[in-house]
Amino acid sequence: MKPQPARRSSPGVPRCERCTLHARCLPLGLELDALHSFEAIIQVPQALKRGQALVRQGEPFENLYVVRSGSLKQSVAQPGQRDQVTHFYLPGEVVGLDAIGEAECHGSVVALESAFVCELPFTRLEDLAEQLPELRGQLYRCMSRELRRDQRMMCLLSGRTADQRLASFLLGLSERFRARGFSPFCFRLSMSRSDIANYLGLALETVSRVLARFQEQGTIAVAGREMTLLDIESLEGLAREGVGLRGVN
Amino acid sequence: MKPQPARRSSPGVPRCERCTLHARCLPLGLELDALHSFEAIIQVPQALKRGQALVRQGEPFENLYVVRSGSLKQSVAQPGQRDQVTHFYLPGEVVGLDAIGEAECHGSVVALESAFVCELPFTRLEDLAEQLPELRGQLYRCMSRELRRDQRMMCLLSGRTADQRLASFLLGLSERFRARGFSPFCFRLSMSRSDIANYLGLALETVSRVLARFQEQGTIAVAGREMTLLDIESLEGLAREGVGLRGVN
DNA sequence: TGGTCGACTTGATGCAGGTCAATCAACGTT
DNA sequence: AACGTTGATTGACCTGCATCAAGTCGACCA
Repeated sequence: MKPQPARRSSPGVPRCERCTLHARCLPLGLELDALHSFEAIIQVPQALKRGQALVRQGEPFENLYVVRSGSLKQSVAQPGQRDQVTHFYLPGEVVGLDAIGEAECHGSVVALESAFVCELPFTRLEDLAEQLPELRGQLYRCMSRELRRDQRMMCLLSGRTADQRLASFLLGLSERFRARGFSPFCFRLSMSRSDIANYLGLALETVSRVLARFQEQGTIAVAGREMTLLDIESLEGLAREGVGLRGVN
Repeated sequence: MKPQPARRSSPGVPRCERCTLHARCLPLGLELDALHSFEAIIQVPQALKRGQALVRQGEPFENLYVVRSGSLKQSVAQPGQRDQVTHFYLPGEVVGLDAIGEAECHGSVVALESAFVCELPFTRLEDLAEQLPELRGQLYRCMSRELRRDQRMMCLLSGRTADQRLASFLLGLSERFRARGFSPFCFRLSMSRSDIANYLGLALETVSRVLARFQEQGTIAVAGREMTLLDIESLEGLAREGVGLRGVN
């Protein structure tokens, strides 16, 4: 696996400037010197195999991670309940923001496929942020963006139909792929039906059925984990669809 | 800015040291000088009447607010959908974290009853945070706490029964009241059934029915908006209750 | 004193989607 | 080739809760 010699020597430590995610990653907007200081605190990237855990719930919180390639899921285990999948992380997204200021990681994060992540020791990041207002801003922005994402998710889970949830989910993925330069129409689902179901608060059979229905309506074409969005328009219609729970007050 | 001259006069500008929320508020852990600098950026507290809006969705984002007394709700309006209540804010909680880094406020916040809030212009807060690591830390911590809270909410909305949602909701409120020095057993719901229903992703009739059932089981006593938790144990049992959606994989 | 409004409760009904169960396809593994 | 395993699909059934609808209880006003 790679030539990867010493510890943090050259081949491993990434040059952010060259990274394809440059435009969507944490150090976005940093000056050149700042960028170099930033690069200096990045640990050698970790390679993860499918199913391998990046962080385990309850471990002491020490690092943030940025996904370079591949994808991961976060899930939290609650007392007597089944686990809940809370996030899927795609390249450029930051893992661990929800543990800042806590002693321990509050969810487990595992790779859904082979993945690389950049490791950022949080204390060093914090020190650096002390000197770099831009970096601070980026951190705030990331967290606040995640807050908004979670709220959108809450809206989704709160009284949307299975169709709406799936449609939104697919559109959301599509959008994220587009933003990263991949095709927004045709992609591979790295997560299982069961992960999707859990994430969306549905039974996995329902996910299967709804996808099948979408398919026979000609909205999507799905074969296993290969997904093609044929008719974005109508997907958006499905996602909106003002039925749901009774009106206002 | 010590003896506090002109600007917007004395009675308003709060002394954090004397504030009863001191121990749970943003400036927690600041040194005395730091605290004074912090106080200096607080605008004169706003008084809100029931139903009055503190921020409106889409307005330019400029301030964070800390609730001093009373309570508020945040709701976001989406395209063709009914509004979704995303938060209830109690004294000591910070309004607006989810808009940081955005141009506009992404939800409306209105008072559920007479309320006071401290206004913190965000740019000044940011400048101050540049010099006060403690304050920075507090900001991070607040945001990250909110992230965790949202995630807990997502878990709640994702495949918990109406009973579990209500039970968790009541316990959550109870906990927050306790933390603020109020009775955790007996409190007034400042929000309507419809707000609760919307927040929990239920129909308001369901809320009504479940509360009635809890009452006849002797778990709570509820009369209009006066709520008494009679049997916390059994509420916790209800909140846990491992039924829900099918198990793991 | 009655009228109207808003917040809440209660009853009856139907359906979306959860649950149980069987089957199948794609893999390794031996 | 036979086997187990894991993920996905599909069918049949049943229940929790949304929905529709009516009724109650104040509070406020004329």
